[in-house]
Amino acid sequence: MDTKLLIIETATTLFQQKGYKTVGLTEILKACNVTKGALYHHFPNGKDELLITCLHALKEDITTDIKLIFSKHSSTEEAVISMIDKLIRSFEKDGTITGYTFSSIVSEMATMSEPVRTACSELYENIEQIYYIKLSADGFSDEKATAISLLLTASIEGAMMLCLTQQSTNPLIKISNLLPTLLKNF
Amino acid sequence: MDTKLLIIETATTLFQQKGYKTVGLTEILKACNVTKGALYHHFPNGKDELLITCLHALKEDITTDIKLIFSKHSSTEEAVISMIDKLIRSFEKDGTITGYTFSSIVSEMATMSEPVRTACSELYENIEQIYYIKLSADGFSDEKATAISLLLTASIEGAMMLCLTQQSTNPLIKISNLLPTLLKNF
DNA sequence: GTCTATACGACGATAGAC
DNA sequence: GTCTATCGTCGTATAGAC
Repeated sequence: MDTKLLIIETATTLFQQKGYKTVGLTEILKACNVTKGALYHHFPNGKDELLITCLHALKEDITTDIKLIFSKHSSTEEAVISMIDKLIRSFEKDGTITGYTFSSIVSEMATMSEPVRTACSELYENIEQIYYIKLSADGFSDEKATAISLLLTASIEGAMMLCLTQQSTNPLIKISNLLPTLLKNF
Repeated sequence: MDTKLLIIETATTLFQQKGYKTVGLTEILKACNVTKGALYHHFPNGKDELLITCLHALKEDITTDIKLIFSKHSSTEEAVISMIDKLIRSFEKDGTITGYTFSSIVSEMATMSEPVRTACSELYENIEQIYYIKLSADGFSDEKATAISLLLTASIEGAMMLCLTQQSTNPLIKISNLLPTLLKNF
């Protein structure tokens, strides 16, 4: 039962970094010292099933992680800044994205597999809702809170894409610096 | 010489929709009724070379297309709204993204191939600069124009990702509706 | 539950006729 | 410049011993 978790964690990271098709089963198994036999025992339906499992695990992890950050800060602004800061540090550490994103999987699989699309959609929804709740607590109207939480989700996701292409944390840093102006003038 | 262009156009669309690894050469060739022999005559280095060529062509196409839109509108706000509108209509038409994005390729290849990363980076840079110039013309300060153009690029790219997962044009529509507030209060 | 060996298909790429 | 036929490799998945 411990091997199953090991496989999931390793595969999740690799899928996030390189996408679904690019990462081979052999690559995953080599990375965590597990053999084919063990993998197909835990995931009888193979790679597809593994990806879905990874996405659901990722959803839980990210959601609880962001919730924790948001519970530690009094305002949305502080919470988001702290969240982006964590993304930046993670990016600086290993040069790739393993944080609160899964764009590689979305863009590659969203139009191909319905279960994958649904899992990704639920994850974004969770994140947006965490923003929304905090924004409401900050005193924003329903309409404004909805708008801002979408803008936050989209711009952070887009900024990570830009960081990836520029091989730099600059886009995320700039978005983070923009937050005060953005929230105050809305 | 006409076949070369046909291959590039077909491959570009497919790469945008499904990513690099997912799309096979056979799939591309079947889609435009060309054979392997012809392909390897025009692209001796195979799939890699084809992708790079596609990205450069895409860069030119997108840049000139956006420039045209921006030349037709007097303000950044109008131009961006018109641009997003085009994206929305394209998405509604065929359910996938073939517009001013290439996130599938970025997230899959940015960390794997340096030439691909560079090509994508240049494309984003072009787009951002078009925004910047128009914003400056609108009267925004250098600092503000830089900040807003990044925010626009990131949030539009992120919104397309959300459209893809939600199978809906809502995120792009909402971002578009937000623009007036966003630009006026900066 | 985990291992090795192997089947089978798809992919990118090449060769050589036309 | 375009075609068909074919090669080698690597992918996922399976079979069966332990």
